Amino acid sequence: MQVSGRTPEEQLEVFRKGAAALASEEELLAKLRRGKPLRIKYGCDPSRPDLHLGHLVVLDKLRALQELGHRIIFLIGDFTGRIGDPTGRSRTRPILSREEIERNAQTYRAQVSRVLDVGQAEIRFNSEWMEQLGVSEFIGLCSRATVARLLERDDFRNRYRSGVPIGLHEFLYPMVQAYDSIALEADVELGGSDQHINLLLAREIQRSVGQEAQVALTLPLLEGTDGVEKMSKSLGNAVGITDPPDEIYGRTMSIPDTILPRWCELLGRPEWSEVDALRKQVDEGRGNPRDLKGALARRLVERFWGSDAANAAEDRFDRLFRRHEAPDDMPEIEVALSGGEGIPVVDLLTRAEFAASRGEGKRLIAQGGVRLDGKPVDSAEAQVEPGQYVLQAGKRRFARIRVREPI
RNA sequence: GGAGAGGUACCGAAGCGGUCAAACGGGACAGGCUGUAAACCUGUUGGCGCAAGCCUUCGGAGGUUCGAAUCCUCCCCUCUCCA
Repeated sequence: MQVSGRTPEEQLEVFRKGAAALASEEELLAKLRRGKPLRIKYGCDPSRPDLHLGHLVVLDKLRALQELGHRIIFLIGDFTGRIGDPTGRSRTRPILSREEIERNAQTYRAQVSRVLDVGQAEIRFNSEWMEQLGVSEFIGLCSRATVARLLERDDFRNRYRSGVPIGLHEFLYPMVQAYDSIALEADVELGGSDQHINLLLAREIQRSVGQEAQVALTLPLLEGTDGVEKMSKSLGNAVGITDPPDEIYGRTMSIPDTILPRWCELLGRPEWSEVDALRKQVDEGRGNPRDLKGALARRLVERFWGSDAANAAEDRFDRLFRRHEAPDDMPEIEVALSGGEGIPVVDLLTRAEFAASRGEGKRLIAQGGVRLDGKPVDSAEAQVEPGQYVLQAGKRRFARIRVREPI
């Protein structure tokens, strides 16, 4: 396989564009000059197969590198996944069975294929070599790293300082990761900037066993919809690439204006000229950030669902949130009267799952957040007779309710 | 192994015998405003009940007391220092 006609220097530019760190350019250039496709490793966590926009930053880079003719290797950390990770931030990380990992890997593959050519990529599992590795050999490998070095990682350092427990196995994971690079003979490894230390550590370990060090390429971490924390499913600030169009559109619209430039920077694509134009206007203080946000949201939906879906998502959003009108499609719920002359509105709220308990439903009503056919419900004791109604809770939850006569 | 500090609601964190369904902050939800599900302001935030009230909750299990998140015993878990 031949690498595309680009010169090593031109290729370097592709690697470098938008990167948070690249260690080191000289080594990368040397590798590129050999003219052979590079083996580019990217590690994935099999316990979280749902990809979000934060992953997209890295995946887009992988795609660009793949288009240069390099070999992308997805490493699924099934071995690590089976050990589990009961401490620290990811305390809910489950211990996965073989079947679950296999299933997650499939999900993962399907999602990745929306961004790049999976057929051209290599998918590997680290149990392949980790299960062969003996304890003595692994401990020997560990002797090549130091605790101080591991503590350089932000996450560890902060937890150590603030007294949050760090499991010993968490210290071992970077070593496993390093060994993965050795086993795969990785030329380059990609990751988010939180992975920087790990990728550098792998370089040292590779060298210590006489292997050429991988180039460590990290990309900025995208902040989530809260505008502060990095995007992560467990923080609830993520926009998934398989989320429904309305979700992608709406969640994007909810990001604070302050990180809008950042999102444009990290998620934007050259062909999104109208986004660039609006961004320029906003930068100059002329445009309305709302419009820029809308344009970006539209493009993101379009990217994963096509332009029809993007139009529909935009329409729905404008209708619901700008003009405060009811959507034309809403869940339908049928309720049978159980006797008596009517059914309390509070019960409709719980039936529609707009309130988790009757108490919550009453609070909603008391706050003026409940409407029936557009008219505010003013009493917690309000009842409804058989018929059809549109029930609304808050600004955006709607349901069509059909109350039937008792049988 | 020794010494000390802790484990509280979705999260962080106060409370240290009754007035505690538990301050405060974040999150979430609702209302207002708006340029938007942004920002800002206001409110709500265990369950059942129209209500009075009842039930469940402060790491776990027992105990003391009219009464326990608060006191005692044992257990589990975490952190810090020393070895």
